[in-house]
Amino acid sequence: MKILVIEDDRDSARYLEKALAESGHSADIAADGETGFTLADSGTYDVLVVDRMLPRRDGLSVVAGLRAKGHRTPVLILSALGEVDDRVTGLRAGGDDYLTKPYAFSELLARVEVLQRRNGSADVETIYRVGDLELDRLSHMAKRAGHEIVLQPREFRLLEYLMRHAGQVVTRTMLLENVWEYHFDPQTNVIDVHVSRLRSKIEKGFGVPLLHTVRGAGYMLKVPGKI
Amino acid sequence: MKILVIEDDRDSARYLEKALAESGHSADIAADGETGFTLADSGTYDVLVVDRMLPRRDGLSVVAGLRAKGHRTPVLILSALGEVDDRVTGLRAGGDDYLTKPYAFSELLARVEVLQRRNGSADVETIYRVGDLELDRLSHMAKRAGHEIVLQPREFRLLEYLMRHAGQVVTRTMLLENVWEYHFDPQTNVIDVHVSRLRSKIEKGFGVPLLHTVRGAGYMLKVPGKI
DNA sequence: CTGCCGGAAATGCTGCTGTAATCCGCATTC
DNA sequence: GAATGCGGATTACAGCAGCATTTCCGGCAG
Repeated sequence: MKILVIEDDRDSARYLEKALAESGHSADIAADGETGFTLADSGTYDVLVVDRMLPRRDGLSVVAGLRAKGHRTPVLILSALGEVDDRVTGLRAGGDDYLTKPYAFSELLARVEVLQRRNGSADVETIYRVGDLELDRLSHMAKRAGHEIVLQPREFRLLEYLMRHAGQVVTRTMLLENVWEYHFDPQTNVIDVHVSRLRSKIEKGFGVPLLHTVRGAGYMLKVPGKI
Repeated sequence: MKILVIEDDRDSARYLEKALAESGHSADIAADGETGFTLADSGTYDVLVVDRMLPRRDGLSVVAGLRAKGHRTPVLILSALGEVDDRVTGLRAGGDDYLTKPYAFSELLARVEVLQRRNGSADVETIYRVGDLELDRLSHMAKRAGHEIVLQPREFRLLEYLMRHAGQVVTRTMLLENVWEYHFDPQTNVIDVHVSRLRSKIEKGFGVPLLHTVRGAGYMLKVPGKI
């Protein structure tokens, strides 16, 4: 699930980002209300987590602004204030749920997942499958034909990305941006190296290849025959 | 005390929320079984108050599901049905107490407070086992291959948490929240230190390792080969 | 005062990750 | 068909991130 966290406190933001990643979600951070609004406006997020007190633009104003523009993305509002009135104004502004600081991460996670489910979006898939290959996003373990495969962190991210985009061509640029978070060309062959390593783990000795090279374009993960 | 009320009738829910707040407790409301289950699963509540008849997921199913996942949070079941048989099935499902509607709020409050006081003393598993390692939750003693091991309080909580989640990856965030009750990143290596201490007690000299490091993800307690 | 537990910091070490060098194979050209 | 060039695959290696271990010290109980 893709989550936008609008929170100005650097430590809390990082903590949330890390914890959400550990739970199998991907989070983006916005450090002020204006930035958050712009990002949220792109409409690519499943859930927003919004702090009330923000620099440049108040959290409630961000939410109200989004609602006014017709956005329906569920919003969880974070606040240091615990009074009933605040809860009410938060929900009035268009928030879907409300959580007061300090909170336990597990509770935030639960609420975020409830919001997402209520929104009708697809379930949070923790296991990806392509052919006889599967990937458990929590344990970071892969399986091919029932055989357990241990992946290194970067290999895991690479495979995760490929599986999420199974059946479509994944370009080198996409990989650099999303797996390495490089926003430039490193001028090296990092990708080739890791694809090679990944192949030797998930393909060697398992008959049919799943990870195909598309010359001049990138890579594609798919079971042969199926689209 | 933190209480989760799973109740679909809006008026009753609001009434309970308000009344509990007046008695010095903080209550969260879930309007359907599914939402309630997810929230309760976060493990942040001291007591659950669960209506039997719920949309989307029956109250008893919620309780049974939680127990199956190892949750020990005390549950007070609410029901319009007063027959003895219902009482029995409610308690069988994992409820700790049973209250039939209509009820007096003072009675509900009393029962909730009793439950919280005797929290955990119910028919909870007192000994955890993983491979040849066992942990007695009453004496706080561990045993490996019949050998007694003395644990420090923090080590005990760490091992208890790991054993309760045996076979699944336990992230650093989970440990910080549930063993240390830190809701932020302490920026130190407390976890590493305690894992190291624990390892030297429960692994040193006992052949097969049970506590595994999952690079980039966390730790996992399991006997090799199984799942 | 004394002992002991728990957390912080210093230190050690393993093996993951990126770079670069080299090799391979396909396609295009003559 | 041979030559050439280009994109990709493989391999070796060194630096360093991330985890493990050790040491030290403050705080608290007895």
